[in-house]
Amino acid sequence: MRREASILHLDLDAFFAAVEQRDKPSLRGRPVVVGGVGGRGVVATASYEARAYGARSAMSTAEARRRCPAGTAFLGGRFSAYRRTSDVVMGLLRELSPLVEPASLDEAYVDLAVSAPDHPGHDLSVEGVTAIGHRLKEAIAEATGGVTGSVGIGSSKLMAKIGSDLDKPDGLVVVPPGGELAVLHPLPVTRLGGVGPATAERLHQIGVRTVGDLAARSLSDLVSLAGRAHGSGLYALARAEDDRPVVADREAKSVSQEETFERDLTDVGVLNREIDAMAGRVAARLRDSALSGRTVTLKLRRYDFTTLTRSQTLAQPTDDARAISDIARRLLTAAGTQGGLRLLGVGVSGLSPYAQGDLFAEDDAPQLDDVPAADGSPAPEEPVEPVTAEARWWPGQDVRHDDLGAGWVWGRGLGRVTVRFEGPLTQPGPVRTLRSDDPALHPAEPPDWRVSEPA
DNA sequence: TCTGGGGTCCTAGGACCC
DNA sequence: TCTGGGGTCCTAGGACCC
Repeated sequence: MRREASILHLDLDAFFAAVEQRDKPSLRGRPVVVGGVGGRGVVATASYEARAYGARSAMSTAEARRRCPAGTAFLGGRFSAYRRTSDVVMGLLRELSPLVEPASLDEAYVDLAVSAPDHPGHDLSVEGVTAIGHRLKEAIAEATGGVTGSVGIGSSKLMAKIGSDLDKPDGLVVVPPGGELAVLHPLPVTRLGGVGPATAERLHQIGVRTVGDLAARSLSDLVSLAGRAHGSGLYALARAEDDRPVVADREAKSVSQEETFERDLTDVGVLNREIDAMAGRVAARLRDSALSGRTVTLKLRRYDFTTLTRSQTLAQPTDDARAISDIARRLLTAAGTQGGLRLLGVGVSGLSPYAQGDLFAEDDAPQLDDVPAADGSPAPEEPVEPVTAEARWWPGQDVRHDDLGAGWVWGRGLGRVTVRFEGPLTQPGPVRTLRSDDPALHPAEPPDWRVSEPA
């Protein structure tokens, strides 16, 4: 804990849904749910309008559909659009300080005790940091086309994060140094990072409901309840003791890719091809980051939701798709597919910055997709769903029609796709239902909210 | 129509080495 | 002839976060 309130936490409000409402004028002020739109999807973000009906993050999309009224928009994510807006916001934070630690696309910590080059240094009085917070919120709204954020500022990461959570959305809370325990102790323990459902249940069983209750327990009680590291962590947090630094540029520890299938899969040939595809994407991401890794992990989730991992460590790190998929395929064979699998994942950890193999790799080395399956497994059965023109379209997707202009997909079905033709700077636009194989309709890049739609 | 996808950190047991 | 510790690596699982 510092003597000054010099750590800032920013949390963008209902971020994915806010970007959708910015880019889709007809959705402003209306319930919007972003997440998986298939039968097994879950909610990533619900707009505040959708939260009023009970939609929540991590809820199954099916449950959110039950709770929300007709006309609620259920959209798949447009991550490139979220990434672009997030980059703009992170850039604004780096104008405050070089020490910016993104926690996700929509959250970051900033160390205000350090200032940007050529900057005289921040006034770290309560009045000073309050002014910084207000200016930041205005700059974010201006630079993002109206996305809002909640800001907390305090003497530690803990207090900054607690602060940003106290007055959502569009809030600003500065916890004055010395006032930490008065803020902290009345809160439910679940507001502390690291207290999830399992820890909360165990704490409730010993009568701990608030952070103040937690602070009354002994260190040995908490260690026996939650383990050495977690227990001593809780003991400290309950006293607002937190000296975790803000760390810019955290190194990645693992790279992974996973997929939940619409229907459980059993066929090893089909599953092996899923592994090949995921291994290819993991390898590409490793190469993009100039990383390679020694441990390959296969994750599988069975029909009954039991989840297990199997891993193997190599003598040398690799970023080769073939090598990764060969190991993952063998791990799958050993683990078995009895009863069907609802999820497969492929990951690589034990990362190091240099790929040994790269020193000798030939530029035209065959890529995974060119190479027949090592085990000679037969071609997969026909996909369960016939590939139709319809399958190209998903709700929320940006599209362009040669005659009707830019728009986005509302829904699809029965050989039709419904598109609303509007852009960030237009009025709410008209809806047209088109044939899903309409040759004039194309997928498009996310619109730039600052640029008027060309006539 | 129950339960995503990308991660991090911790624990614990066994192998192995000194 | 029966018993050490400490340290590191590997594997597997679990809790948690956004």
